[in-house]
Amino acid sequence: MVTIKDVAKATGVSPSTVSRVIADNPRISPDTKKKVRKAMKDLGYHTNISARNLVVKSTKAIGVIMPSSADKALQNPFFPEILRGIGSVTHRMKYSVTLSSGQTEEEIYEEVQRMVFGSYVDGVILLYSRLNDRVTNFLIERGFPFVIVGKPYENVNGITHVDNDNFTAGKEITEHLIDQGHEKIAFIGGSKDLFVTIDREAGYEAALQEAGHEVSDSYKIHTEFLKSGGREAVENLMSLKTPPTGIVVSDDLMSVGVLSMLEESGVKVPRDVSLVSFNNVYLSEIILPALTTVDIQIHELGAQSAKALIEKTVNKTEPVKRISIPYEIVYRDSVSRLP
Amino acid sequence: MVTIKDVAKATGVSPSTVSRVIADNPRISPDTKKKVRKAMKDLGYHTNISARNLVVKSTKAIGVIMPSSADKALQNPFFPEILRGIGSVTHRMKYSVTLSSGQTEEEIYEEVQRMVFGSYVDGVILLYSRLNDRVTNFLIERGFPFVIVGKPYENVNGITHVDNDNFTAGKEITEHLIDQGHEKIAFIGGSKDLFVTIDREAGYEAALQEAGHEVSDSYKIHTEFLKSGGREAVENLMSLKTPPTGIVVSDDLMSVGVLSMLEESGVKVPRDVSLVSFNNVYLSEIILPALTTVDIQIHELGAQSAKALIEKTVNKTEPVKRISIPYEIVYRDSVSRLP
DNA sequence: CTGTTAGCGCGTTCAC
DNA sequence: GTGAACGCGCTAACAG
Repeated sequence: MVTIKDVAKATGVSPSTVSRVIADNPRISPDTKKKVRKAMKDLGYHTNISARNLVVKSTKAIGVIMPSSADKALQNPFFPEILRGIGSVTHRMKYSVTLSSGQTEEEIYEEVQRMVFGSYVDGVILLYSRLNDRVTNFLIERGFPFVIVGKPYENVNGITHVDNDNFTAGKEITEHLIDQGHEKIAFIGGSKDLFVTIDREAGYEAALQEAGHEVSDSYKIHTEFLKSGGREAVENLMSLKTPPTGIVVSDDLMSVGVLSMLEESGVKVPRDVSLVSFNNVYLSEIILPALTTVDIQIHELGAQSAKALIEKTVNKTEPVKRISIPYEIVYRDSVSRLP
Repeated sequence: MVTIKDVAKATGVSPSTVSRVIADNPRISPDTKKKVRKAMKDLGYHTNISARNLVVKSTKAIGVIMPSSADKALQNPFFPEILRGIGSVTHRMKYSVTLSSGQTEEEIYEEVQRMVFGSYVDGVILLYSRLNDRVTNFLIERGFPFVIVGKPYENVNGITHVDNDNFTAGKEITEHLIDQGHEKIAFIGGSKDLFVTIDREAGYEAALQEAGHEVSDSYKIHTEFLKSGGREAVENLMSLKTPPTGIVVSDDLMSVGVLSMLEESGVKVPRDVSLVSFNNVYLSEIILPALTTVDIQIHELGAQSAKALIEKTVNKTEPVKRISIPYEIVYRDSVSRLP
């Protein structure tokens, strides 16, 4: 391994000078810079990150914490996409990304501990938000920089997070259904202790109420991830005395499941029932019918969270921020107009 | 930050003793161990990873390199799953995972350089395999430990990689179609410079030939990822004088696209045409019809690659390995028996 | 503008 | 069984 000393020796300067040209210190003469740079290239010098980290007490690395695999959501294309969003800014800023690898809540907690205590990373992005989460509490206690993608459960004004306005998005997409003449509209969401679900559902209800349409409990179903359980729920829903003509589903992937169940029961989308959902994942475009869905700009969600985090790590006094990423409804073929 | 010295002072021993109990050195008396450990806990000591890395010249970290986003495949649920597989062993071994964040081939190349030269990681997992890849060549030149998930393009016997036997898998799944009475079988695959595609396709052809069925070029279509271009291709396929009654698709996600196009053209699966594919991603289970597909055990692919890599990093003389992960066909509802 | 010195936190001789 | 001393590669004063 070629070190700063080697370069120094080869150039006939001192190690600190070499260090300075690496930092592009303005007080170094252009000549020596040139010389040193040449030597670095010739010798194949590359700065040793551990050594630097040790002294500057910073790692230029951020940790990204995925939800525990209890949240089966991992199969959701949401994650690769948000990772890419994060990557787009970390790469630009020459930061690196350390991914959590724990599967259970406990494992993740330990991992985050190592990350912060061991000085693995300068800050952390939480890709989930759970009530009473040990990790979150830990981070707060330690005053360690972190941002949440989504809405924090507690201390909303004290935790910088980046999110969509899921309430309004839910309202708007429901209104679209209403505009198309639908009155009987159902909601199918994931676990109701996820804020996304709660917010989107609240928006759905608001739209209904504003329009003066009934919001009935039998129209709202929550199901982990669509398998056996979800199937019954959907069947029940459609065999109500007055089945819905429109459904708001909280997530594209879930929509795929709902779609299958619906078709299986002989109801066609959008002929018999209209469907809208959220995320605008690639999938929603290639499925039949293509989904009308709200594009929440996952990539941007990731990018902004990384940006906010990095700002926080370089400037600890950076104020808490609530960043809202605009969404946009993309209209496709899963909705039909009612007479 | 509480260091080894602090613990030493608090315990009345020397720093080196503390270091030894951390390493669980057997020549330390149980008593002092106990004492020191208590102090560590009390003071909240955590070993500083940078400092340790600096001296031991190892990072206990591995880099995971995703394909450039030119390979639009990133939306594929394959990636989160393989990441989880990798995570399952890195976590157990207390390794950490650094994710590449570059988007273009060039960016990724630079990134890998930093990773290896800067001693960010001990080894690297390549989640793709491209012909004449700079990254691969670089890694080889430097003699840096790495493993490929998939089949290397060159030097197959010189690069440890973990893969499925895609040829046989392709053959077997095609044979399943044949067993069900199909003779006219088409193949739809992704880019034909991906080895997965090549191998699976070869298997498909082999099955056909062995069964004495025609393998026609007009039955083989390659399309990046199914959008406009793919649509036409599928339409052409189905409007051949003798359209296929069965289709082998190289990937579940792609199957979803094919399925849509088929239905759009009024052909029903599996009534009019049978469909099989690969990967057994969660999606293939919730779609209608549920896909008959070969489960390639993505999670295991990830886990084994991490395991192999770690072994390589701890023991540089570890021999090159070709690890083949068994696959298994899971039979669902996308195939019908021909009379 | 540049060199010298010191020290980041840890592991590892080599003594005792 | 334990301590003292040194060095990993780098940056940051402090000189000059």
